[in-house]
Amino acid sequence: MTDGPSIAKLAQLIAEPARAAMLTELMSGRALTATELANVANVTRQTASSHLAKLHNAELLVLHAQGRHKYFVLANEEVAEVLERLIGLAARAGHVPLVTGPKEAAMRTARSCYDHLAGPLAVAFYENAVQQGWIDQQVSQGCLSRTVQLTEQGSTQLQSLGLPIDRLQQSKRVLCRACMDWSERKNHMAGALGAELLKFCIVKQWAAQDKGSRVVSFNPAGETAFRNAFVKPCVP
Amino acid sequence: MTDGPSIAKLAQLIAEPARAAMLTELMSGRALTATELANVANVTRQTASSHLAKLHNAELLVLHAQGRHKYFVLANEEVAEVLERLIGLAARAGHVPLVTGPKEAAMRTARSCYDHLAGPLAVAFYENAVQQGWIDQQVSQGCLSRTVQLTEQGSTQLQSLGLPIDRLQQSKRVLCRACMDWSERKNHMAGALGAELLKFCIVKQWAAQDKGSRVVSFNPAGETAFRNAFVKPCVP
DNA sequence: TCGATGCTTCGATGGCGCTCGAACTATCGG
DNA sequence: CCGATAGTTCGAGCGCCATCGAAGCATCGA
Repeated sequence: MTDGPSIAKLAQLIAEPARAAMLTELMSGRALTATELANVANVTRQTASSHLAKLHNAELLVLHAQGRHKYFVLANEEVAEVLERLIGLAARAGHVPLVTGPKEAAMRTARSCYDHLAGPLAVAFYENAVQQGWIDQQVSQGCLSRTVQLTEQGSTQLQSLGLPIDRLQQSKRVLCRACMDWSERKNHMAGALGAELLKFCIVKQWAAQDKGSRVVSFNPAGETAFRNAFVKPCVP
Repeated sequence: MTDGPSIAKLAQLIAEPARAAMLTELMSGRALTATELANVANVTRQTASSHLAKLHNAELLVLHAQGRHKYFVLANEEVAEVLERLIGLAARAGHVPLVTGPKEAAMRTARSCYDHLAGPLAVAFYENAVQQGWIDQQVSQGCLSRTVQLTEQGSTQLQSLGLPIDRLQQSKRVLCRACMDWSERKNHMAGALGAELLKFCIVKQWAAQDKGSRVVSFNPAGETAFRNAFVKPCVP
């Protein structure tokens, strides 16, 4: 009698228009902040917060907590598949993919994030590190851990490229930390290593830090050098 | 702004517990009546009626209207797939497949339905007729038409088996009509042809009609003869 | 023609949950 | 340390919709 038809509860989570809009938007695979999702759904931040809590509770979303930001992503492929099917079945009605385009076009190329490097180059560095097996990401209870392990191989490689890994490991600061990139919506490298990477680029005169803003300007030669050193797969 | 996120409306239809129970039950592929579905969902008939109207309106269900009965079936594979995925995703919770087992075990084998034959044999006849291309079923706007076309081939075959098709075609009554079988939940043959088929079985002394009840008793030889004549695929 | 059965429509009731304002906490950046 | 920004919590308002009783319609079967 009082058996909970769980399918109903699940559908109920999707059924609410605001949540449906958020989920549909997240189908892009990008990580979006609570405020952005609030805009997508045309509700206030506090309403969105409640919706997101429910979706996260039901494990439909995974949360990247990051300082004062909270980035949300679809939890897994299964969730995406259900949404995919649902969208397909609803094809006859006018399904409008809401545009949440980033409004700020400046500062997009390269910048400092707190004390480390952010932007496409920084993301490329992080992705390459994952691909090369330099670092290990860890997941715990639906939340991606921000703390990341530097592997033996990664340590060796980066040391040989000129980064003082040994010294960094002696500091109290966490060595590697995944940081959600604002413009790319993917992780880049933070922590002691991330900070050192930025310093490294400045010292090598690959880039210069703009005073009074967070813009970091790479010169052409510097960008090439950075790619050659840390993002080899992107260069022929 | 006022763009209807159709995915939400669709999910909303599934989200209501009573409707979810009905849909889950219909995943079996069987056709169920409004009252049965009301029982499945533990709601009154009038509530179920409203739910079913919504599901049918949204084209999630197809309706076989049949006299005072209304049989509902899932509209198509897509709907079933969405439900399938949803059930899969909700796997962690206790999804209890409600039992709507037919409570009446008697009268199951063979009986008259109005003036024609019903039961497994009648269903087998109908299915064979479809398979052999004797009849054509038609669909119009989400509702399966009860009226069925007898093909040239079907006419010839049945005539050769001893049924007076020519004579039946002259009567005012619809020749072929699909009728939802109560126990099998599949179609059997009604209309002038269906009535003639029953008469035919009685005249041939394959079966006898019970006075005062709708039971039709086939004798062993009669059943074999019926199968040989009209359901060949079932006999080696 | 008449009762029984299956289903629908209508109207009133009630509750769940979405919504937002206001106040609060936490982090960032200077 | 201070202002700005991101997000949360709380409480009150309110609208939508599921629900059922009662009445009505259609069909069946005798």
